[in-house]
Amino acid sequence: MTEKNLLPELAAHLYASSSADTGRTPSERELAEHFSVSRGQVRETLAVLEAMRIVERRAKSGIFLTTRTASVEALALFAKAGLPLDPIQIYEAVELRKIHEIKAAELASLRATEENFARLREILQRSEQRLAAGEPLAGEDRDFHLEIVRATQNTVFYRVCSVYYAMSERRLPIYFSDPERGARSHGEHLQIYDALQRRDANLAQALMSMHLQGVESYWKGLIGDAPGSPGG
Amino acid sequence: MTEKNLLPELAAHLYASSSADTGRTPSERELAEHFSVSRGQVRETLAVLEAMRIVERRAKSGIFLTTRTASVEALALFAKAGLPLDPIQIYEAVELRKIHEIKAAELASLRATEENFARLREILQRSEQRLAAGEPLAGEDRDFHLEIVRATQNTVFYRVCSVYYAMSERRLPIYFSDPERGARSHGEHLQIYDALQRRDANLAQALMSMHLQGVESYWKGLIGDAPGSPGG
DNA sequence: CAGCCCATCTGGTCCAACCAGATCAGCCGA
DNA sequence: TCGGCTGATCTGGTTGGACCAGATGGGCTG
Repeated sequence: MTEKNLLPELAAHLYASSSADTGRTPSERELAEHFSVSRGQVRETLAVLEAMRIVERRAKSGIFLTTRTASVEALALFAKAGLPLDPIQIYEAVELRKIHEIKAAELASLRATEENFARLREILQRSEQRLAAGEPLAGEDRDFHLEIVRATQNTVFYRVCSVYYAMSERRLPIYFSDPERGARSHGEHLQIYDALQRRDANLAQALMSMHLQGVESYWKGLIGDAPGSPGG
Repeated sequence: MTEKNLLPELAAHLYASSSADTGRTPSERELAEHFSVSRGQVRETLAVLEAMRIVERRAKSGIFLTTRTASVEALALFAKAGLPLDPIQIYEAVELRKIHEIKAAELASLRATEENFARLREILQRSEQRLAAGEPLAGEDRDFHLEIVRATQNTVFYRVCSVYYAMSERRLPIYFSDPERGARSHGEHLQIYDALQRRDANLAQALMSMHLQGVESYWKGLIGDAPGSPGG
């Protein structure tokens, strides 16, 4: 059956079957039986979930959820498992994405190699074909944005950013189901590409900022307004 | 013996005993024997290392290092284990830290609560006492910077940033062993605090930028110059 | 010298125990 | 009736052994 990736399923199950007040989850033995796997298998997965700060294992006591302090990787995992994400954490992650990618646009305009540009062109062509065929965009949006981060030549940066996309992947089909939205997004991508190629850091930055503003308002519309910015 | 945290030690050992060309590490059974623990124990740890992208486990073949794509968490772990970090990755992480914290200063100036300010004051007082006593700064610098990130009220942001400090912690004593450096750093912290309290986003940003410039040059001096920014 | 084949090694998985501390229901005494 | 003690039970932590199937590599064969 679940020959692979116990992790998302286990995470989902923990979330669903934990005690509402204490956050206590079923025991390792129960989980093993529920998924028809060995206890060792469960423990291995729990070790990862603990490293991700999703779960806390207390010796001789139990396993407890610690979702409030979940890491970015954890958020991505939640999204994969189809878990009900905390709206506030989604908003926070979107804000962080904005911080990252505006700066990424600036750095990319200074550092992008011909290799990066070639990949960007290839992605833009794929987008164009899809739009021409009347199909919605799929991974092209993610690819475009991640390629820009990669163009900063900062691999640590790249890895941190990748996780946001795993997170929002499930919702992208909804976002791009509106063809007009897809076309506008593609147009903005083209402008950004031009700015990068002209090595115009300020323009690239500004365009990316505007582009992401649209994404942010979309998310805000879905999940409500920003968290407690002290009135003013 | 190693009753706790096999992880850093195992990571260090993998790094030290892996094949230089293929990156292949000793087998699970060998590792278990080397650390005098069970194979299950080793597997649990390897699962975490794999989730961190430090290691790749290939069924029926072996375990291989994948350090080049290590995540931020992985870097922090490496630092804890005293591993020889890839200088380029250190530089990349420092650059990312700069990206984060300058923006954090701006957001914090807009969103910091009285609670945040109180904690910052407390941290500054501690710093002052240490300096007055002629002691070098210890965790105060980290606390100050992290508190500012926390003041953005973005918990995802906060978690991402925390790992940088775990990373540089081992080197801070060196950095602050120079009393003049500690005093100057503390002075800059005071200025930043004032800017935050006056809710002056531009000033806070600028001061933080200058402050981190010093840190960056220090690191650059230690590890060499920036990576391949295409000439110009 | 090239190519095939089998012993060996490896990760993947499972099972059956044992340990010691946390937990808590139930008993005992006040 | 209620508070405090206690012992059975449950839990995570850890170990050892076992089996599987595929990857690997060295030696044999042609």
